[in-house]
Amino acid sequence: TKFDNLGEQRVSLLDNLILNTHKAGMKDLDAGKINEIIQKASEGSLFYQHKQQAQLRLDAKIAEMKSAIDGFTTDQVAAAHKQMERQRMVLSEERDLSRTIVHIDMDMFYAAVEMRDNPKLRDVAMAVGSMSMLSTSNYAARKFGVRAAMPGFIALKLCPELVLVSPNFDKYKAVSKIMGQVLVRYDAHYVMMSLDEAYLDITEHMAANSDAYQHSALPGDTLPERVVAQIREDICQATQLTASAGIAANTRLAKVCSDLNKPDGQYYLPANVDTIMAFVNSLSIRKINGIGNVMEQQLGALGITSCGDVMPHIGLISLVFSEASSSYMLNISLGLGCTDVAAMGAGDRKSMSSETTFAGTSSKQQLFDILTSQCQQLHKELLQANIRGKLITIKIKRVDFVIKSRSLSLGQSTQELQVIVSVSKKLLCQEMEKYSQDNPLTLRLIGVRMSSL
DNA sequence: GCGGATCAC
DNA sequence: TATGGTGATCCGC
Repeated sequence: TKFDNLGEQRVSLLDNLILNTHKAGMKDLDAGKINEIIQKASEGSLFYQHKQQAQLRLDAKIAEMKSAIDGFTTDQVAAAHKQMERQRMVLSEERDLSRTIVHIDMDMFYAAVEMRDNPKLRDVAMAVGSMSMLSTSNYAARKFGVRAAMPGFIALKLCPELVLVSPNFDKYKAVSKIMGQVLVRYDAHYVMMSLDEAYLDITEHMAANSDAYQHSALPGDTLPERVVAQIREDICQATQLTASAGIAANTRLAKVCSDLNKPDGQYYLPANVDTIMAFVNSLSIRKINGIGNVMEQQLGALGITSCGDVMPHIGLISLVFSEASSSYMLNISLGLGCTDVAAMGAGDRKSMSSETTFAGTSSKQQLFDILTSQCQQLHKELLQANIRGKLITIKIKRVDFVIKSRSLSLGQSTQELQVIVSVSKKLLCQEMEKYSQDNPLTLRLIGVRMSSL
């Protein structure tokens, strides 16, 4: 509309004004500017409306939580606090500082691979993904606020010269495999958490090879630092890509540390209780794996933003959250984490699924076709992995972004296409029946999952 | 056991 | 024009 165009015009004038105040060559946007552009591109969309609804529900939940807190007596809180203090003592005494755990994280992985293989991409702002969704971006693009998990069309508003590259997963898998070939030399039980992240335990490697690192020219004053510098060097030699690393006494801390000197850097947190506690106390809880946007807001409402804030509030936490969550928070506040890398990769798969997003439609025929094709995809992968399952679940996302799932448990496990298709169709039909011709079920995503494998 | 929510990557 | 796909876990009911 005309108004929209005027809006765009205004933004771009303001934009130039801000740019002119910067030094020549400085084109990056400030946070407020970035938010304004994202806001403008989002507001009014069904996606944004759904997100706002979710935020309202969360706000209500937090308000409820606060009023529950007002209902607790100081005696109740004090008693809960004492109880948690006892658990803390037990956990604290079990602390294991004997292992040296490393978390390796490739820098802007997909983007780095594309830049490596195409020199034209090296000096420009670029991102890997599509107009709908970005997987990652390079640092030139990040200056403009272009980030992973951002839709490409919004990224282009932030950075009009952004180059979008489609992902080449086969290539990334090949690089990941090479990365594994390096890591296995340092720990035969290393575990890949994704294509670009891995944990390893270098305790044994250090014990067996300490002499070899004694006079090495590698950077780093300590043995762990030298070993990890060597690992990153090996990865760089093998892949032409840089990696960052964290070194600590457990996986939780190693993961946090790998983020501190990114890109192409490493951080060593010595295995010493005082050092660890000082580190953890000033650490933002949001940096901890498992604390996301929602938990951050809930904890924020209790006045908790750093891991050091946890213990003083642990009584309240135990009264407000589940036992599992309270125990988890206790572990976080102590800087405890998994010290058995091999155990992290040990578990069997628990589900397999296939889902896809498409232009919203309420045509039964179209929806059935999409569902059938997802069933075929799932069936194919079940065959490949030689897996059967008893529980079939369909997942649907309406055009208003509301997600629902419906499942049916079978008498016996199966991998047959016929069964998967008929069951999932039945589940979808049952859902369609809840809607009228006037207001039909209109979807933007359909998925099928097999579990109870 | 089911469905919704949350989280990581 | 346009906001992903896969897998895991937890919680309330």
